Amino acid sequence: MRKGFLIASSMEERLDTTGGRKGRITIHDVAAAAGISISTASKALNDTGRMGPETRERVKRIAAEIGYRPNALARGLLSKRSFTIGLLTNDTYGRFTLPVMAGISDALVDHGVSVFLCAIEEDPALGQIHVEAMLDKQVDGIIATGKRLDRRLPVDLSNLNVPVVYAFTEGAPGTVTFRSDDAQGARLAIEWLVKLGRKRIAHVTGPENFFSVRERADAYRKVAGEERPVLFGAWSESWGHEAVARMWSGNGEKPDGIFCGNDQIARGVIDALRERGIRVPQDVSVVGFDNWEIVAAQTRPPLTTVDMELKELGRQAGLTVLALAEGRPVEPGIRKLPCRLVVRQSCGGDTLGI
Amino acid sequence: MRKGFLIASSMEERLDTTGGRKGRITIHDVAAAAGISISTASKALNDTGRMGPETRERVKRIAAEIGYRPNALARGLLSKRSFTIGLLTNDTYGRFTLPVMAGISDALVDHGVSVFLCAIEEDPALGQIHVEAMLDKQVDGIIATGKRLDRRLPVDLSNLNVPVVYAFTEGAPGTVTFRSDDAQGARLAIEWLVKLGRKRIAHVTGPENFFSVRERADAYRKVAGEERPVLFGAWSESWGHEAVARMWSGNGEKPDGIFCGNDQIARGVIDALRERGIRVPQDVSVVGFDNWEIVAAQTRPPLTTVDMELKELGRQAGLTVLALAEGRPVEPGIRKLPCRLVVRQSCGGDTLGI
DNA sequence: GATAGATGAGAAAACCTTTTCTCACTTGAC
DNA sequence: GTCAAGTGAGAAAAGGTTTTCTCATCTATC
Repeated sequence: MRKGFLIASSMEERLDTTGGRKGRITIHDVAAAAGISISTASKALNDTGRMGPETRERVKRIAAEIGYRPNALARGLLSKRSFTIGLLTNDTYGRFTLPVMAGISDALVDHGVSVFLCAIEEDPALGQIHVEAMLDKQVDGIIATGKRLDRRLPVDLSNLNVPVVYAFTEGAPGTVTFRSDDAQGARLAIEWLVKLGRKRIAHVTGPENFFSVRERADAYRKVAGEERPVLFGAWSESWGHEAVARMWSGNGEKPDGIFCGNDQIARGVIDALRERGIRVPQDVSVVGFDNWEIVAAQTRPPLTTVDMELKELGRQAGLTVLALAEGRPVEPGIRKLPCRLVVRQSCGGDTLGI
Repeated sequence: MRKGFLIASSMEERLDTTGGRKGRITIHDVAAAAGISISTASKALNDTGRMGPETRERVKRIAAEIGYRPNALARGLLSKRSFTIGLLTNDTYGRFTLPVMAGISDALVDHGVSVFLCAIEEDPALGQIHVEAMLDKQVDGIIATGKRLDRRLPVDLSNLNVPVVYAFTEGAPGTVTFRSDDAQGARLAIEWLVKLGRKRIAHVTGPENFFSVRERADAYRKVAGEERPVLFGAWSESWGHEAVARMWSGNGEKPDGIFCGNDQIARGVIDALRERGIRVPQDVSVVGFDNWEIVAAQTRPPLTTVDMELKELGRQAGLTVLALAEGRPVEPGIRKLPCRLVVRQSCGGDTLGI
């Protein structure tokens, strides 16, 4: 190998980039440059202790000039706070985790807190490794998140001596859990269909063993009528196709509004309706669930759907774990966050002036 | 607020969970329990220094018994290694970042390295904040990743005095950059179509100002013939529809094989063909690009497509940044990783015994 | 002009590890 | 019986920061 073409991040190499300095700039350098002791420098920079205002300003100015940044490791060692939290997830596809993550990061970046992302799949051993690595690194707290409200992560987070907050996954009793209000979200969808004048509303949704499926179905029956049909199936487009085939094959009444359990099913339903020459939204209105942009926006017509506000959920989870880390009291329990209806064109109504 | 229902992670509260201990278990506790000095304890646990093998074993056993885990902050302060790296991305949707992330984490978790995920959108100020936060936390290295090969992240990573590796985004000269070999991927697709006996192959792809679009188009022309048509457009399903409409509207020859620039376009193309009564794969074979499971697998028929092996790309990027962090020499330059053809049913061939 | 109080700033300990240096003791050889 | 070499283990420093405690100086009061 030609030596000239190698990168090495050895100390000799770094000398060039840092202008001859040996390592990082420490508070010792600040103190030396200002001609004071390190304790005074520290107090000046942290706005603590007693000292003349002109000294304080001068130290701050010098610190800024030479580009001093405190070493978070040293600080954390003393303060027992690392300004770091861990995000544990089993949602490898990221459809639910990413918005949650974005919200957490968004809420915490101003507080100087960084986030470790740990994807643990369904592997308890991997989960254990990640949890231990995080604890070794003295995380101030952990947020556990998943892809399903009624499942736990395959890892034990009790007795951890750092605070744990659950987001979009089932939490342990006595802890804080954030989840979407699926019943309210379902009502939002149904009431929208009703408001648009739809009378024969059907519900095509996912597997009945999902908690959120049952909760949405219950809310649907309460608003649309207990006798209305609910079709349970898979979370897939092809189930949407099949459900339409089933509803339109018999002699029974044909729905004029369909509330779907997620956007993929809705997409399948809409495609199937079009293939049968049924117009959406003129003949039938369709509502989805999830507001998964990539599906909802590319559907023809674009999908009116329920957004679970996962980013907001992440934001609140982040602020809560921060509060716990700082010792502020937090009431345990399940917090249901309201969903929001995103109106596009699959129901009509956007052009009806409603 | 009812006091009994509050969570507080105060010290008093923690006492219960940790069995009366004041804080974390430190090496002092190990030394005390073993009746030795902390230096001996340290040397025993790290397999360094001189001591009797029975002492070493005894210390290890006691440490395990009382659940000692070394404080990574203290260790990092001394060793100047935090066993932490930062992942910077502007791909908020996560389609490209998540597989890369999974690969990085996968490669590094065995080495005890954790990953900070920093989503910076296109905001330079946010990027700067995240970079500074990471540097304060003494990350051993940074991996920059994006959603486009020919764009840089909106943040300056030169002169950082920690190693930087680029993955799926344009890197600075003199650094290591990992990217997919799009030309090879395109050849894989075209050659597969040719092998299946397709003679009139078209290429429907994304915007021409994307580097990877041009690279794939060039490779396509080299294999399929310089005169073959290339249709540039958007990265969307609707462009797939439109492209089919355009090709089938005129009197010109109709393709019997279509190589699409991504899976969404392919999905649009297939849907459009079906709407025209053209059978896939019997009449026309379609290949996609990206192997985006959620699209590729739900397409009817399921999509044969090119996988960029982003997880492997992430793995290599992770190992490389680790090597640099440890001072091992690494040759700079662009590393193109080969793509892989994933055969499903949209081309035929899987049932032709090829 | 002496003393109490206020004010500015530094010394040192603490956080938890790792590493180097030193010391005491044992063993073998002469 | 002395000396060299080898062996086991502890003391202390280092890493960068914050915090508490102490000290010295200055101002105001009687």
